[in-house]
Amino acid sequence: MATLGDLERSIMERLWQSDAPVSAAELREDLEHKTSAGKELALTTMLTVLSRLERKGFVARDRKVRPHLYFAVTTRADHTAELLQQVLGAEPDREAALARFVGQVSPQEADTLRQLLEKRAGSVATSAAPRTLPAAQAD
Amino acid sequence: MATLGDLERSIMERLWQSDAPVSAAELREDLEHKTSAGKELALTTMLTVLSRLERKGFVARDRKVRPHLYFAVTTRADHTAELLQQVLGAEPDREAALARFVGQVSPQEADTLRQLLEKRAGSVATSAAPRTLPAAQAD
DNA sequence: AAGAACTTCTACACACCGTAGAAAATCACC
DNA sequence: GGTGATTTTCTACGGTGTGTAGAAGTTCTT
Repeated sequence: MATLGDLERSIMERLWQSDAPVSAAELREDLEHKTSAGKELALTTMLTVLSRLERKGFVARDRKVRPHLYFAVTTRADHTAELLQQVLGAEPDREAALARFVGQVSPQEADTLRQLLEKRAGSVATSAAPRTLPAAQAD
Repeated sequence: MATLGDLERSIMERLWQSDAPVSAAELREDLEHKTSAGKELALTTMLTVLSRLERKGFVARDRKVRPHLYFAVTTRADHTAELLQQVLGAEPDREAALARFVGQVSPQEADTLRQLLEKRAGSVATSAAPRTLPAAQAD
C-alpha cells in the first residue's frame, strides 16, 4: 500500500473523523495547516494533495456538486487493520512476531483481544463470516 | 521508525535469515540483486546502503575485522512486532481496529493468538530478553 | 615502501511530497 | 449567450530519500 506524507495524513485524519464529505476549502480551514514559512496553505495545494490521495485510492469525491466534496474511501479502523495485515503478511514467521506483539501490548489490550477472539467464535474449522464492506463512492 | 527501500529491505531480509555476521561481498553474492539494467551491483553500492542501514539503526558491524562484518540489530520478529505497535499506536480507536483485524485473520492465526494470550495470562512482565549482539564494535 | 584490499566521500538520477502559480473549465447572472 | 467569478487541472520547483557507483582515502600485507 502506498504510504502517506504529513499533509496527506492530516487530511485523511480529518476525513476519517466525520464521514460527511467536505470541500477543499473547508479542509483548508479546518486543518489550519501552516506552511513551513508560517503561511496559510494555498487552496490549490489542498486540491493537488486531494488529487494524489484520490489517485492512491484513499479518497473519492462527489463531482456532481460544484465545489467537489471529498470523503475517505475506507474507515480509519479498516485502514489500520489493513496495515496490520500487511505488516504481518510480510513476516515469514508470524507466530514469532505475534508472540512478541502479544508480549508488548497493555493488559487492557490483551483483554480486548481475548474478547474479540471469543466473539469471533470457534477455533480452527470455523469459516470466517464473509465480511460486509460499507460500499461507498459516487461520481 | 524509518522506512526501508527495496534494496535495503532485501539486505535486511538476508541479515535476519541467519545471525552470523556477513561481509558486504558475501551479501552482494547472496542477494544476486540485479540493477535495473541487469548488471550486478557494485560492491560500493552494498557498502553505501549498509552504512545507511547502520545510520538508521537497523544494522551494526564489527569494525575490528577487516572486511567489516554486518548483522541486524534486532530480530525480524521484533521488528515486525514494533511495526505492529507503531501502526496501532497511531490509531485513536484501537478496539475498532483490532476488531477489524481479528475479523480478517485466518482461523489458524486466531488460534495462535488465543494461545499466546492465554500464555500471557494477564501478567504484565514478559519483556523479551534483549538480544545479545555478537561482538558489538568499537574503533 | 608499495601494492592490494577495503572503506568512506561525493555525486547523480529518479521518485515522492509539500507547495503553489498559470491555464483551463464551469457556473451564475445579465 | 456572453462575461466575470469560481473552481479545477496542469505544470513546475525545491527538498528528501533511495538506488547506484566512481574517486579518493585508509589500512593491511609483504
